[in-house]
Amino acid sequence: MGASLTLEKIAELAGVSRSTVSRVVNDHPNVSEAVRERVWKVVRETGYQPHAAARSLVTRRTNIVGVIIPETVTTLFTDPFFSYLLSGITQTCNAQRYHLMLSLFNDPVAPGDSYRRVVRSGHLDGVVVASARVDDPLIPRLLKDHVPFVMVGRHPDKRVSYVDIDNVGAARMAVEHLIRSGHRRIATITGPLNMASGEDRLKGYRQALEAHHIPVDDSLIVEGDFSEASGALAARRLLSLSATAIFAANDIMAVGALKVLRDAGLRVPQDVALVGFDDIPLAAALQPALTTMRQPIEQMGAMSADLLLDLIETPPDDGAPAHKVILLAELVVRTSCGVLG
Amino acid sequence: MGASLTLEKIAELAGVSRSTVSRVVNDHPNVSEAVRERVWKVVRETGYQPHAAARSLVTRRTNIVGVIIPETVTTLFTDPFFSYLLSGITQTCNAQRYHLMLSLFNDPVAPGDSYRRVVRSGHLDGVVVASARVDDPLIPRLLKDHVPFVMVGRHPDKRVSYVDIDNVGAARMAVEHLIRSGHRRIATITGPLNMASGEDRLKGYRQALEAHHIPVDDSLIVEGDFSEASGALAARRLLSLSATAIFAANDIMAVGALKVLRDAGLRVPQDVALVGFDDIPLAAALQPALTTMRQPIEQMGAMSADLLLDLIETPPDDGAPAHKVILLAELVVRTSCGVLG
DNA sequence: TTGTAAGCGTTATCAT
DNA sequence: ATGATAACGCTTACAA
Repeated sequence: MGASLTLEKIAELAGVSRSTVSRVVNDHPNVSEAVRERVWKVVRETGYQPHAAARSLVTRRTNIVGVIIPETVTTLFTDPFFSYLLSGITQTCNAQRYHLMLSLFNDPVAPGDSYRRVVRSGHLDGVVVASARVDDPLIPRLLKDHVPFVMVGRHPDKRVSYVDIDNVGAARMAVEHLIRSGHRRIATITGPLNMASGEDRLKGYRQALEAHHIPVDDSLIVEGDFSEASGALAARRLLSLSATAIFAANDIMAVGALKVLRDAGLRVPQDVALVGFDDIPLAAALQPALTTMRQPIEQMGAMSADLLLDLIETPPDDGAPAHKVILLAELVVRTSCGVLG
Repeated sequence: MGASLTLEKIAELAGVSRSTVSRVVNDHPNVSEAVRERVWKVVRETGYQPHAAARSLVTRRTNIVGVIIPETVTTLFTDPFFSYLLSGITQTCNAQRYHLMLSLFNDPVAPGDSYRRVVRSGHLDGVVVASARVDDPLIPRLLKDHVPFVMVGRHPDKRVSYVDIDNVGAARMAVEHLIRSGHRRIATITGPLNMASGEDRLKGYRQALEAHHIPVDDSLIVEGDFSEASGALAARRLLSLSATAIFAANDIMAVGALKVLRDAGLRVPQDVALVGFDDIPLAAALQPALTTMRQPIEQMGAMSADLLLDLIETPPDDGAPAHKVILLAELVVRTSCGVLG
């Protein structure tokens, strides 16, 4: 498969040694102009391409970065969040000639198996980790093995670099919007509370209520897992509690909730106002259109890859502080919150 | 980065030779039970993992398959089609312990550059090609280099294996549904006509009309490129032609068309009926809910990966026929076609 | 059953 | 500026 051209062959054709060809191909300075051109010519004419494995065996670099997602396939691809994230990552990688390996870490039977096969085998120069729980064993492993990595979403460990949005502030903004519209009995469907984003958005919810001297009623806080089904389930639980508004920690759960509310004969926003988080394309198409917090997801992806490639190409000193980048989310007011229309 | 354990080290610790360790790790039969266990113990305790590059330098296999998409990032990730496709491919790859490299081939400046870097460098054991034009130079290149590959969507060359749906039949089904509802003046917004899916769906449209003795009016056929913008543009062109129904070759374009129709004061389905293709999640959430042809996209992804891994692991004889798999699409009737409600 | 040794195609060190 | 030559870590005949 493919032309089995080797350095050796090119060297022979160009009448030079392997080393010279290697130097030319790698743009090393110490090659005479004449030889350089002669070699390039042969390379072009033959379509020679260095063998990646041979190369990385000696350089210890692969020019591949991994995108690792510790989730099941289904949840992953259902949520456009990941598409946008991937899009951003891909753009950076393409621009800097890195390849991208997509890995779902989900080994129920032999935990750590994927890690060994994908990371420890030397396949990757670094890793972007998305959507990990704070206690995911992946993080300490990467740290221990000194693998360059960047998380999408914050992590408490001082040593990890990440890109995140101000989830606390964003959630607070969403809930305060509801409060300003006159709501007092506001429920929330949270994300998984062992994920930083889940925790932070709940914190923002609490802060908003407290800032407005509204007592926090724990029965109005229902944990979801970012899936539509969990949003529906949570909404069903909230049905009897006469909340006048619901803040869902992502749009997908808001969709689940919306269906349940509608089926229960409640009108949104007249009977119950609803606010989501993410601003996926579906949000705008929904009836009623979903008010939500827009995250710059694609930018987060691109930026995390930027940080990663930087980490890879200029390894920081041991004590150097990790990078923490916080981007902003914005409130997109549509009809589901009841402020317009 | 990572533990720099080598075969050598393990051999030393286990008191055997490198070859023996290699045999154990690769499950070769000719190893005594005692030695096998002793070696495995050391491997487990040390967390040894063979170096991928070293391994594939000699085996000429990487256990990585590429997903190649000759499109720009934006169009790619906007359309959930690719998410589902990726999902299917990922499932198969995960199950068979293959890794997945995601590559967008989009080199406006130096065509063929990505191909050389990604494919010719020996990075991949095989490739799934999605969303390629029939005349994409990628295909002959893969053929010439004897790279195992499977396309998602048919290709005229006898030698290429593919997974596709019966686009002609599906489009015909969609249009006949409109005809049965009494429509005679039916327009279509096609996909790119240099893609098999675009061509085939147009063919199905024509067949449906002809089967019902409705003359084909070429002014009612507008080419799009599967993007929302192109759908909108096409709809705008159709506005003055008094079509009573539009068949869009994918849902995204249908969404674009819907917005234009609505802005023009036309009601869907009362004034213009609309049918899409794909059944992306948005289709059901739309107002009115979009009637559409549902493709088993995830299954297509899984199946194309299945075929590919098969091709890789048991290379067919030279004259052996390529695999052609055709799956079925189904009509999902919602409100936009005007049959219900 | 186990070990020895020859590569796989590069890069990198050291001479020249 | 160029060329030998020794790794890099593994698999795989071939020997024992």
